[in-house]
Amino acid sequence: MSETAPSPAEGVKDFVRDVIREDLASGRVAEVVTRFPPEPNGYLHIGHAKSICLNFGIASEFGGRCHLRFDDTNPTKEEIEYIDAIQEDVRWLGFDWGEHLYFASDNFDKLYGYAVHLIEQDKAYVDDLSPDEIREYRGTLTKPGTESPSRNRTVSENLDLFARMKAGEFADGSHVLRAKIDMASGNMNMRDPVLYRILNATHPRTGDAWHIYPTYDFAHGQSDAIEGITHSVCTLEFEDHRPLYDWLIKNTPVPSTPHQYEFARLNLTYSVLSKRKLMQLVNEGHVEGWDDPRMPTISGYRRRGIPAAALRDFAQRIGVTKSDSTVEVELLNHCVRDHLNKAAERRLAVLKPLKVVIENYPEGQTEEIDAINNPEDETAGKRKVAFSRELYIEQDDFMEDPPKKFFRLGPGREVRFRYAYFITCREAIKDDDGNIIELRCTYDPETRGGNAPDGRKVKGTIHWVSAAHAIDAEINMYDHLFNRPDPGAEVDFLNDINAASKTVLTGCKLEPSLAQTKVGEAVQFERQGYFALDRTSRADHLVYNQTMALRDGWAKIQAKEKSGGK
RNA sequence: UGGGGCGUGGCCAAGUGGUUAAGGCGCCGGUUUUUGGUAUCGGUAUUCGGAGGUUCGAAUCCUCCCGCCCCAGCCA
Repeated sequence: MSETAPSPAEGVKDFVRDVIREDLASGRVAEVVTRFPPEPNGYLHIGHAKSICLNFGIASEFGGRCHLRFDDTNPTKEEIEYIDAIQEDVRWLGFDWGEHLYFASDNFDKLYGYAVHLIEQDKAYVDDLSPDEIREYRGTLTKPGTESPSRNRTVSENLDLFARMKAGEFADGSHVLRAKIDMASGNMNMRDPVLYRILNATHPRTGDAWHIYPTYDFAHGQSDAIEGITHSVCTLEFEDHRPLYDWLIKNTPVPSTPHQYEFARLNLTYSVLSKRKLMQLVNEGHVEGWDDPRMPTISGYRRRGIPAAALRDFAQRIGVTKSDSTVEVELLNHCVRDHLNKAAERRLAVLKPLKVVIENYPEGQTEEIDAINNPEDETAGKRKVAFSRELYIEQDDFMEDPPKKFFRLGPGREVRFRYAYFITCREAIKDDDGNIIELRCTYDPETRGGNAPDGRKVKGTIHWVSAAHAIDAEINMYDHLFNRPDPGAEVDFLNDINAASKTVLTGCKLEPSLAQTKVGEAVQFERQGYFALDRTSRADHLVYNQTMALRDGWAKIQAKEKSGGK
């Protein structure tokens, strides 16, 4: 578990909180009770994080509580694995439901009782139409439906049939319990919606105790009422269900009167955020699991090294409204960098090594140089890094024929090796194919620490690592999982998968302290980005995941020159 | 005339009849800098989907129109 989310976020304002303030002020409610109601049929993603932050955030801001309730009404799709993963993710995000962990399945007896009550009031009936027939009878968007022949069964007949459904006398799909509302309603949800269906399946929690299971519409609102939820916040697609939600609350002897409010679900560029699609990515092996660092899942972000605080900050910045919106992933990236810049310790690491020999540096000599752990946080202190005659620098930090604005190393150029010395390149050594394989350089002993006593300046500072002291690692570099901001907009989303979303770098050279960082906790590799040790990493085979690259001004300059620029 | 929603800069999003139309992200430019990072300064909507109307005054009220999203699972 990570740290707990800090309570009252000041000045958070949106239409849901407006409603709550009014309800509190008018006395409609005495306390605020919300809930986060996942169905355990997949892993949580960042869209859920938005909802979690909203529901738990509201509870803490208004001194109320937020329940974690599993909407486990469909045993054919739900699994214990998901129940466990979801709890871990919510906790990691920094939220605590205390004693208030619930399952819709805990209410199965009560729900059955409510159903019987509806039948007794002649507000529900058992229908024996087949699924296909029910669809036909339902009509279309523009044509009213037709009443089922079963609609006028007597109460006692319905009671008997429903009891037998419960007893397991019938096959899946043979009967269904429906609310008796209005087959001509413009709202399809009111055309005698199904309340119970027969499912001869084993439920993760109730096992084989039941043969009938309540539908979402019947279980959700009634569970809200049973738990005393005051504000049931869900996404826009349930707006049409609100009349049914209210109808069921009104016609059922529930202990409280919750109200439903709807907000827009999150869409993120370069991502898919639907459980069905995420499930497909996992099942078809397009990614390496639900927690693949490229996945927009909570567990994926965690594995990538993204801090929970960044996700919470993101959720707050995007706001809560009723308008469909697609947030640019750059905002998420900004939140991640913003948090990591302040929190992550700095280290020196070379991703694509190029050997450097300091010709005038004594062979066999090593010195310990002070390096600052985090310039944004003095309490992080300093550490020693070893400097010696043979080093590695980044291949990208040398150019044989550098353009004007290139501030790094080139033949005859002098740069600063971070925290160490001014280094001048004397010669680039190539192999038979013309590839540069080594740089011969000299250092200025007077510049130890990185400053010249004569006041001479240098344009660039580059990172390095001592060859003899460096440890090897494999590093996973990540890019968008999809090639376009709106995957699936033109063809199936799988065709938009970015084949280069993952690049494995081997033989990376890290400063020795990087042998033992905490799994999932990002550190900054100076000038490169943030990286976190992967859970599969072992002492003899280190594996780091790129969490997020640093903003790269040089890359921008290059892109500009290449495109239209001069 | 099926029902339900939504339209404020490239992306989010405040705004609820009188403000120079907040803020963030992004982008552009400057400064600082031992991370081309960070920080910092400045620029980035004469205009709120469109057209009418009400009003001394409208993004905010009215009318009509246009566009987009959701609903015909015994999924949630």
